Amino acid sequence: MATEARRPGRPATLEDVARVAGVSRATASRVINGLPTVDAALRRKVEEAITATDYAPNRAARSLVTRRTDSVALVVSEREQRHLATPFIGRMFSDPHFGRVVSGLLRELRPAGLQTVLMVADDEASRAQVLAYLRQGHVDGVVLVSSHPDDPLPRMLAETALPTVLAGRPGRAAALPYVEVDQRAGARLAAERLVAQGRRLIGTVAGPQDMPAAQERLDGFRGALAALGVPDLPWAEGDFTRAGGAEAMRRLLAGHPGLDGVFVASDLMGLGAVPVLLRAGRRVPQDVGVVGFDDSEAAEASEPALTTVRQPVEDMAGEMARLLLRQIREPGAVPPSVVFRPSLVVRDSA
Amino acid sequence: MATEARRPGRPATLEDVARVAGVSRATASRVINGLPTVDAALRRKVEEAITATDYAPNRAARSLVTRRTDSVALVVSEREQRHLATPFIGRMFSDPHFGRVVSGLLRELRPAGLQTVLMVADDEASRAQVLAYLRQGHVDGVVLVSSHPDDPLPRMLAETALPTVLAGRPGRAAALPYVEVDQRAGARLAAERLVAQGRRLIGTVAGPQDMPAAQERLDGFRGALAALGVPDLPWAEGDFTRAGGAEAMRRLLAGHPGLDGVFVASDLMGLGAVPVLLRAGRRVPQDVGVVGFDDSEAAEASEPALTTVRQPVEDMAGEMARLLLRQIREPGAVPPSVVFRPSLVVRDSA
DNA sequence: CAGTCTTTGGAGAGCGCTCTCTGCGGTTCA
DNA sequence: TGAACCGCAGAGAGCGCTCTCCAAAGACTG
Repeated sequence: MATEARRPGRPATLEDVARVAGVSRATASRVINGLPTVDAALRRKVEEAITATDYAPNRAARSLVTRRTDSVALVVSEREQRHLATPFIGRMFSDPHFGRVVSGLLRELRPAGLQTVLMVADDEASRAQVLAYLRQGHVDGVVLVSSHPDDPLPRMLAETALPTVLAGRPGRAAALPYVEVDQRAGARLAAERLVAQGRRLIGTVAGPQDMPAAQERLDGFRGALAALGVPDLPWAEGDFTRAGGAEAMRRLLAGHPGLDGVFVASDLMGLGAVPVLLRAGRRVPQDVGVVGFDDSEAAEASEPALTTVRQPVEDMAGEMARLLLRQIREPGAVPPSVVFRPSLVVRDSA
Repeated sequence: MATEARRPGRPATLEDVARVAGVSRATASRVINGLPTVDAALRRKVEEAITATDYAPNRAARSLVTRRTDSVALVVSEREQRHLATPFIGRMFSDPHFGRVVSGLLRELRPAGLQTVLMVADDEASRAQVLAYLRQGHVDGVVLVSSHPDDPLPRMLAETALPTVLAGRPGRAAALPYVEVDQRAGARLAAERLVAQGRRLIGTVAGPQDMPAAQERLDGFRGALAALGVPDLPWAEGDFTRAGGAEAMRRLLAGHPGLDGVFVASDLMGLGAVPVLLRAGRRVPQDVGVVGFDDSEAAEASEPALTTVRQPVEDMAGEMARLLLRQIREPGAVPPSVVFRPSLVVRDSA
């Protein structure tokens, strides 16, 4: 009935909805926010008016009064990389692992009506900027993905009392919940596999030993071997890149030409390590068995395909989202961290 | 002098700044927004007050009156994937290419003070939801990354008149600027390389022929070969995945066992194609030369490493950001699309 | 039937900001 | 000397929403 529904060119406001429905703004607001104290007939009228006017709430206005924003920040924290020739944002973005995290997060956040804002902290200035933004209350919560163990952000975020969840245990302890996979258990799976195949001189291409996850993988692997009665484990450190894996494998092989098994602490490093073995005349898996970690694309891309320890990345990211939602809904509550159980994916390399 | 600076627990407001500086709210606002009509002395006072109170503008309040949001949406549009066992958000996120796009975008958007909101449209419902969100004016602009040629989103976005930039030419024409690489020129580089090496029976592992980019690569390659006097080009279609590349390579090789060169329309497919050749007893590059496309991680991961056509993904993403900024700053202006020139990266496979 | 309680709807303040309008003091020009 | 103008600062409206407070109307009790 064209009650002069709304001004031209602008989206409908709550005022418009109320006028069309013939109620007050307050009542329209109640309907929109699902408050129970509205008569059924009026509720229907308002709902029709909403459809008629194609109304959607203005988030800025709502946010101004509720101090909620219905959005969370996904903060990617990387070590400064000034020295690199390419001045682009660090390697995490080009890591498929990151994409899987995003995917798992969105899957939970989207149905909850939360938008995800992407932020990067890769030097002192950007860290300060990100922190200022977060402190100012522009988001309801933070998911922090940090790639370096000496990152000060976890502690700084803990001080802000903003709901926060970390991807992986932080390098320096912080009073924030995190989600990770049981690294030691994963390493144990790898050890058991290699030993069950009768291998006895087993090496490790470990990750950077300043990262907790890398430490635990190495430590867990050695512990498991010892428990299985296989002593004296040689290892070499890589940097979680393909090239680094190849380099570490070369060193390992040079020192222990007779090895018949290798645990590589990431599939990407495995992608570098396997060709080194092949070029040195070792057949995989006949002469040397290789077990990776992550179950990433790289594991399937490897030739032969890597037997590997799987971490359920998307599920873990989903859990992070749920932990964050809980903190947002129950302010003050700090849910416990969650540790996922890894599994072994058997392919061709061991 | 502790002028009762601000209420406890809440961030400082413009009011607080004005009070501390001893000016009106309007003047403080002028300083913050860089208007020139402020006396230097007052300006300094206000700036000191800003530092003293640790003030940062409330975006919601600002956005409410300016109708700007200082944020843009990065919309990822994927074909519905209900049939997949894993109910997770599609493959684009786990594609390193996507990460490089994000990296290039943020590099431009961050200094411009724009936040980036990540959104996914992967079925009818989410598409409607995303569109409603965008229409409601929650962002100042949109970067659309679409993976399927029959995507209706470009046209729908064009109708909203919201500043928009597309990653790659849309399947169905739309009046929106896009950024892409000159696919034909890239294919020509590949053709020239293979022919220069004396290869004469050259096949193509093409991409999905319903995608414009894939069509143009195939078309450009055949055209270039024809121009070089190398006729009769066999080709097989893959789906831009590693497995698809392997499968297409098998078919190609079965039909043309004597081929001595292959143009693979993406590095990822190359990663699948090369092992097929090797297992069939062909040496790469001695017996068969292989040229890929993209210069992605996969090219380096391949064994031997792929000679490939490089597209400057990060630079292209940066250009997208700049085109978007221009539209935001000059409403109504629709800048022309930008086509980048590819280059050839010579490695070991050809 | 008066008095009390419960449900429901409306009025209106106020979130923090921008921006137009107004006004003041000083300069320039006829 | 008066008018016109300019640079600069303040007053105040209003962006769209939520939410508290209050009033009206009905339901129930003594």
